[in-house]
Amino acid sequence: MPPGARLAVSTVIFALTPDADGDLPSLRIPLVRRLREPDKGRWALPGGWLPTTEALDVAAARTLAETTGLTPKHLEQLYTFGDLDRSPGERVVSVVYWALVHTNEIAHAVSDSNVCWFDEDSLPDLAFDHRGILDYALRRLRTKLEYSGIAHALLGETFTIAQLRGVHEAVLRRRLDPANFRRTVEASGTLVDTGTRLAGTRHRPPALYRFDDTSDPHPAPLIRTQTPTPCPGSGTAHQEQPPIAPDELRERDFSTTHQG
Amino acid sequence: MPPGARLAVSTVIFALTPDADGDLPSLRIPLVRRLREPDKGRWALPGGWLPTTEALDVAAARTLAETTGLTPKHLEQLYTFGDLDRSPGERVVSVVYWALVHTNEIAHAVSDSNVCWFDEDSLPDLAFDHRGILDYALRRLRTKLEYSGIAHALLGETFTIAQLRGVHEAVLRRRLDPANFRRTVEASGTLVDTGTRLAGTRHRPPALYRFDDTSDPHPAPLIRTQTPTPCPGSGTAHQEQPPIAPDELRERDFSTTHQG
DNA sequence: ACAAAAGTGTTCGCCTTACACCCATGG
DNA sequence: CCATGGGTGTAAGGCGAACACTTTTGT
Repeated sequence: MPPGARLAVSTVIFALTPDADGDLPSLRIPLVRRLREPDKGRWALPGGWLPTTEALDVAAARTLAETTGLTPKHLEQLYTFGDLDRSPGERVVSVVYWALVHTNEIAHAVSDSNVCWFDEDSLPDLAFDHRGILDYALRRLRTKLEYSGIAHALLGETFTIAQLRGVHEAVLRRRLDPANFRRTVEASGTLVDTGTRLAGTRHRPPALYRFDDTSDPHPAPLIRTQTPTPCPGSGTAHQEQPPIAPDELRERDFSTTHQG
Repeated sequence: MPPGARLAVSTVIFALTPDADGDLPSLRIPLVRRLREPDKGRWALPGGWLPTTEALDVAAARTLAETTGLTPKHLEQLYTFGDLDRSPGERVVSVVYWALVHTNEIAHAVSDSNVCWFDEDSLPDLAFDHRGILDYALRRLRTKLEYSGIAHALLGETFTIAQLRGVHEAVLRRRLDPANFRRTVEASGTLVDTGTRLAGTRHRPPALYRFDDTSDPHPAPLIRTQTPTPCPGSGTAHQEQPPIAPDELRERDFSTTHQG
């Protein structure tokens, strides 16, 4: 029973451009430069090897904090990539997460010649298959934004509805009707009016809202255990049993691979 | 750099009850009995350790074929479970897939005292955290059925619209309007009329359809590579770089874990 | 007073849902 | 010719897109 492959954890991090005062924000992704072979010198997703005594999500949060200095507001498993030819010479399986960080968090981020923020549409050449992974994460972000209230995770604690709309417009890359957007998010019941208003605008001051996190519409699965049961109708045959491996759990996704 | 954890691959397999002639079919899941410690004697998801030279989905298909004798029509990554306390004594990370098999495939399945089919709502006690995983897979199956044409993967090559509706009704556990269901699936453009009809019914013979697999609405991500780029604006700091791991790709999902 | 964005009201059209009805075959 | 499910037609209701309109601030 060989270990099979080395296990790594990587994260695709999304943040917004520190808003250019009036202009629409855009998505930015921090990447780190590889200091070793293989693919030394190229840009890659932050990550690292999985320690024996660390949960997957914890490892993702730790490695991204170590490399970029960020603590994400939202962290979610993306997919596990395990093809044979991903890394030259060695078999590596990567459990990839994606994360959203607050705009004001970006200030605390590591600034370094080896850590760099790239705009969504001016990405450099990436190491390994990281470009495909990043594109996939972008698809997921866009898909999830349309049915889930995660946009707030890219803003600060409080925000205006217009700012929230700006996030949606930036991520979805299309204009949204202010009136309809307002009604939609108000109807979702996930926003709480703080009572305060944002001053300093050169027009009517907008209300500031806070996100209501007391209602997750996409709950994590629960674990439970019971007591053994016999096999109801059993035939007779021989069957060599490979070792069965245990599993864990987290949240919700979709992925497809056809196989005849 | 330790291996971190042992890597396993497991699969949640779904099939339909060989239809009870008129009655609504129901979901069945094959489980295997564990022949070793830990959790020896309990029922578990089919699976095995990941070999060094095998892709994840290939390993999933192989292990489920070896244990159950089945070749799934649909195979898709579910989630990767990697908590610390999943398996007593050893750290195991499991990449879990879920699969759909044709009704007629079930006949070829292994019949054994150690391989047993369980109805969706009469499941036994499961080993490790497999019960939570199974419930999660069920949630995903139900969610995906509503926006994706995967129901046919539980039937044979050809099927009537009523049979297809039966699958939806069984999985979603609610009645569907025959007229509206017909129009919906016909409008989706994924069905091809075979010209033949199903005989032997005690009423009007229904048309037999085939699934049109030439249009996947949920494409797999693509990989591409380019050429290096410099870091636009770079500050100055020191940064210890953990090894960055490469990643792979497949299809689409959603999962959530919050982290302050 | 004017500009500009916040916020409200209302209409239009589509799409889903519900259900009435005809069609074709076995008994 | 009747029962049964296959298959078609159609009207009602809900919901989102589009857009006119009012409100509130800064300059």
